[in-house]
Formats: sequence, structure tokens, C-alpha cells
Amino acid sequence: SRNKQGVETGIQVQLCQKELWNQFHGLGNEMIITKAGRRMFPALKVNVTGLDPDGYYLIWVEITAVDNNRYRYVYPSSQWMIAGAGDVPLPTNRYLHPDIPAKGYHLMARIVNFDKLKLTNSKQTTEKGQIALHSMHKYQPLIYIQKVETPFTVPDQAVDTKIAFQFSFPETVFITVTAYQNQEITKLKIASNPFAKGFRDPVKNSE
Amino acid sequence: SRNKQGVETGIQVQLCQKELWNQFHGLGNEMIITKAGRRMFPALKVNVTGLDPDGYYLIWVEITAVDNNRYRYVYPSSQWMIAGAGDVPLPTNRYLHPDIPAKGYHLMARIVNFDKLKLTNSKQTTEKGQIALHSMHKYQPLIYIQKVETPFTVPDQAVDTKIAFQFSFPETVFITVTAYQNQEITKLKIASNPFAKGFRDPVKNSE
DNA sequence: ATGTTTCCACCTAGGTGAAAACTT
DNA sequence: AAGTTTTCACCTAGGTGGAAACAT
Repeated sequence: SRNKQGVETGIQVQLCQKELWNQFHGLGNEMIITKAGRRMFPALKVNVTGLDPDGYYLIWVEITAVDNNRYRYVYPSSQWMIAGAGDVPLPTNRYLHPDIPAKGYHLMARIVNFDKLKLTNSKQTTEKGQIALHSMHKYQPLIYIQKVETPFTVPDQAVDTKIAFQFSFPETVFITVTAYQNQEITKLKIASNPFAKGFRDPVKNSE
Repeated sequence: SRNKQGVETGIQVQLCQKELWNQFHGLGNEMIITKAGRRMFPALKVNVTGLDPDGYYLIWVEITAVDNNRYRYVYPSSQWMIAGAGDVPLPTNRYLHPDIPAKGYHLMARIVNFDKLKLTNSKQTTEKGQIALHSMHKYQPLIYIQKVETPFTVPDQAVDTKIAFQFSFPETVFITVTAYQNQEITKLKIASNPFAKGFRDPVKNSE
């Protein structure tokens, strides 16, 4: 991996559930955003390797606009089309992982899960754990890892995107919506998200 | 408060929900213990004051036998009576608060809640977050606070009951059971624990 | 016409006491 | 007879998509 200064490091971040992400990506992934905040599905989960086990790290997610367009789902062709210029980007919200600062050892020991992250379309949200986005825009999550000297560090103050290592995954690109446009996306969300209506345990079904 | 060496400190620990605890105490409080582990109700919740805001602390719960007796609930008189000698005490299990080591500031900022603690009668339990107790014995929870030099401290290794400050609350004494003996206890648990069957929202009830 | 909000039934996940079955 | 284990219906708590109402 390379950080923004181009320093070589051995840090590696691997996206979990790649097959699932790829299925959604293949259909043109949509993420619902609501006023109250909605989780991402799939959730961002990663395996981290190459950290100093005894070092302390911050890890967080930012979500950046892929381009400056507004999109529209065109039904006859069932495709996302550019519908005009995008809104002015909102000030970057970060979602800091709840467990940081964390020892490298602990970050590498298990999957780092960002499933509590929520997306909102509320512009003036100050809700913790929420990231505000424009609807009908194309986004991609970025994962940042930054080493800090001591666990005393207050994450909100220490975070510095310039010195952090950045990781991204093409299959996690999505378009924000307030209601699903592509019914194939809806079907796949229902089929794969245990909280989604329509899910049935096959065993129970056969009774 | 005083620690076991008698050193004067300004640390104070106040039990929350004193009225509720007193109601249970007045009836002879019973706590269910199961193989799988059962939460305490009421849960131990405390307010802590007098810590060094910038210092780091461990805080945990131990549950000690009040005496060396086995108890029995006698129905005609509806009273707990001593039924013989108690079993040999189990090796002390601690329930370390999940957030430690924690800065004094953070411990004092909000209620320190031990509601995830579970009691079990499984003798060879190694389940994290569980404390093994004998059924039909009388116990009292103790809360310990210990200052540590650095947040690097691994709690399990650093815990030292001899240098920690100990706090106890007479109203939290209880007798362990595998099924409630006193029906008044059952009624009060149902009435005050939102998870307990029998609880009904008065508004819904009137429909 | 298109996109958003609100409400809701339906899930998962897990904490309760009751009752029946089991143990000794 | 007395205590324990198992199972279960009934809760809380909160994550879903759908439908209808609403906004622009």
C-alpha cells in the first residue's frame, strides 16, 4: 500500500464479502439514505494486516463523491444515466471506528466491522455515527488507517487525512437513493440481508 | 472512601436506582442463576466521583459470599432459613467493565453500567462476562476501582484487589436461586423489568 | 412526474418468567 | 420432596422494504 506521500508500507486492507459486494456492484449498487440514518448493506468489513502489533492506530471511513453528477434511473432501459450537475459536496463526515485508538494487534486479530455506520440525507445532522450524503449521487467509501503515538490520543483531534493510509475498493461504489430504483437490487437486498422483509429460513418454509 | 490500606481518598461510588434495590432488598432479593448465564436485575449501575480526570482506572465487580451457609425458603413462614453449611466457595470470578482501562474523566461522565454481567451455576464456566455462584447461597456484589499508570495496561494482568478501592452496598445483597421462591419477588421483577413477561404498557392495556 | 417522508408489518437478536420434564 | 434443566411464549430493541401520503 501507499499513503498519500507515497511511502511504502506493508499495511494491507482486504474487503470482506467480496462476492456479495460484486453481486450488488454488477447490478449498480444502491444505498438507501434516510433522515433518521440507514445502515449500509452490505456493511463495510475488512481484514487488516501489516500493522505494528504494539503500535496504536486510528481507523475510519469517509465516503467521497465519485464524480460531480446527479444520476437518474431510466426505466425503459433500466439504467442509471447522468441527469445533470451534482450538488455541491457536503463537508466530509468521517465515521471513526468505535474501538479506536486500537492496538495493531487487536485490529488484526479480528474483522474490523463498520456495520454501525449510518447514511443520512439530513443536511444538518450532527448525529454521531452518521454520514450525510446527497441523494442520487455516486459515492465510494474510503478506509483510512493512521498510526498514533499513544492510546491517549483523542481520535477526533488527531485524525489527519494527509498522513493516513488510504484504501478503496471498486466494488463498493454505490448510488444513493431514498427508495430503490432497480428491482433486482431490492431482490438481492432481501435475499441477502437477514433484516430485510421477505427473508425466510428455507427449513421453516418447507413446513 | 478507604481502600484496604486505609488510605484516605476522595473517590465516591454511588449506587443508582437505590429505591428499586431497596424494594427488592425488603423482600429478600433473589437472583436467578442458570447454566447459560442470567443477567442480574436490577443491574449494578453506579455514579463515580473523585477520580483524577486524566488518570486511568480499572473498575470491576466481584461477588462475595456473605456467610458460609446454605439457605432454604420455608413456605409456611415465607422466610429464608439457614439450611446447613455452605459449599466451598468457588474461585473468585471478576467481571471487568468492558470499557476499561478508562480515563477518570470518562468514568465520571456517565453512569457506569454492569448490566452485561451474567450469573451462572455452571462450575466450570470459562464464559467471559459470567460469574459462577452456588445456588441457595447469600451474596453481595463488591465494586473495585484501581488506578493504573498507563492505558496500555492489560486489565486481566494488572488487577490487584489488595491495592484497589472497594465499595459495597447493603441493599444489593441477594440469595441465588434457580427458580424464584418468594412470589412477591417474582411480581416485583415482572413489574419493574421491561423484559419480564407480564409487563404491559398501561396505554395498550386500556384498549 | 419525480423524489421524499412517514408509518407499518415483518424480520433478527436476545432478555424474561412459566411450566414441564428431569435429577437425586 | 426439593432443586435443576429445558423449552417456550412473550417481551424489548432495533434493522428492513413496502405503501401511502406528501412535497416540489
